[in-house]
Amino acid sequence: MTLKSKNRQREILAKSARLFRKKGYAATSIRDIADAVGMKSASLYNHIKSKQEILRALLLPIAKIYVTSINQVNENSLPAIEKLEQIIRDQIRITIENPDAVSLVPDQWVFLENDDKDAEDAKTAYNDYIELRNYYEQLFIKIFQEAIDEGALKSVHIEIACFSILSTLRRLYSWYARHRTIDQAVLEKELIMNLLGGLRK
Amino acid sequence: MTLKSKNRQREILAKSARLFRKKGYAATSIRDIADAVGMKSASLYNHIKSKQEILRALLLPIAKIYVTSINQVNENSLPAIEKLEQIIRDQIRITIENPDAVSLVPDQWVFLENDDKDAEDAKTAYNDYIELRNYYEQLFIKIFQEAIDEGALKSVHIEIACFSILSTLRRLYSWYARHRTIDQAVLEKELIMNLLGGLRK
DNA sequence: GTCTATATGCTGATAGAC
DNA sequence: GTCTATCAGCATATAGAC
Repeated sequence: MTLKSKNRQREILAKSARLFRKKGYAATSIRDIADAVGMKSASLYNHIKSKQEILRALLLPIAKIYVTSINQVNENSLPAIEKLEQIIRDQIRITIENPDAVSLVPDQWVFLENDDKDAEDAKTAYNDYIELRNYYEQLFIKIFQEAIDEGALKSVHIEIACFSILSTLRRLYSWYARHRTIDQAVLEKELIMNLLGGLRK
Repeated sequence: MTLKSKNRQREILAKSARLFRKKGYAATSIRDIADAVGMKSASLYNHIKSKQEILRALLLPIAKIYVTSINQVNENSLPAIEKLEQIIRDQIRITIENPDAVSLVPDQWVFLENDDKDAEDAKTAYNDYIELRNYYEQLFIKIFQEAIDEGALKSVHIEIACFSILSTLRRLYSWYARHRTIDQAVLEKELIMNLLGGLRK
């Protein structure tokens, strides 16, 4: 595979992410993607196997970025409350670095398919994605519980608190698109206050 | 229009909302809806004019419910901070009462169309919806600003704080679906603490 | 690697029998 | 008010010329 074709693939993924973000996977056609890239839809298939493969190539890497990130934080020997603050900062950074891919995370995973005959190693894309998402959520909840146990956070309803924090972070891409000039450090400080401030002891 | 047909319409709207929630408007076919209701797709058109009309009949009423609700709160002569608490309680109640319709609010409005020739009074469905949403958001921000001016909240970054609060409330339907047995009063108390606690003076 | 042409199936919606 | 039959258009994807 040449460098040129790798670049072409990257361009197709980037344009697809933008289109999926705007209209969703189902409402975006292969022709829409081909138009955005500047070729006929048939030519796209010299670079990708299927529309489904594009979705997999966008969602699974971003899910792995999240998991790698939270794993690294968790391996540190910080107090749990500082781990939570670092996780929030990491999610902000990941969102700013990959806004289009991140935008697919809340809702587009439902279009991942398990039974794709073409891709031998992608037969369980849906299952794999769910597993990564659940791993992230469960580790987040575990660290949150530790922050309570260590006396940094009040004994709140954990599931409500974690849902509240994560649903804001998952939607950050949409707020950030309208406020791209904000200083990242300010965004971090404000969000940490918004999301954790009411729960501190 | 008979009572029976009104009930049939309500059933079609309810089943459509469930399907739109699960897969989105674009990925839900008229045949899917007909199957769920228990008739052939052609028969559906004795009850509805178009698929687009179903989306309008789901999204515009729920948007009006939100606006009516926040207007009523705003007309009271409460301190702004208490208005915010009441708005949160109202959003929780609206979500619990209309989970499927509420689930369409974050993302499905992009499929509303402005140029539907069939429906004389619905030519601007998309514009109308955006207007209702913007009205709600701007009034929410105004009340939030008042709560700061009245000394109840810290002088935070208003847009970040309002985005954070509203994105959690808009996603509540999805958390609630997995925790339907929770006591509503507990949910209200926890969410008010999560969403406003860190911002109080 | 891009194109034209095409296969096959699904889409929203309509016509007309009953 | 429900059905069968059908339409025109668009979907994903492939074949094969260049």
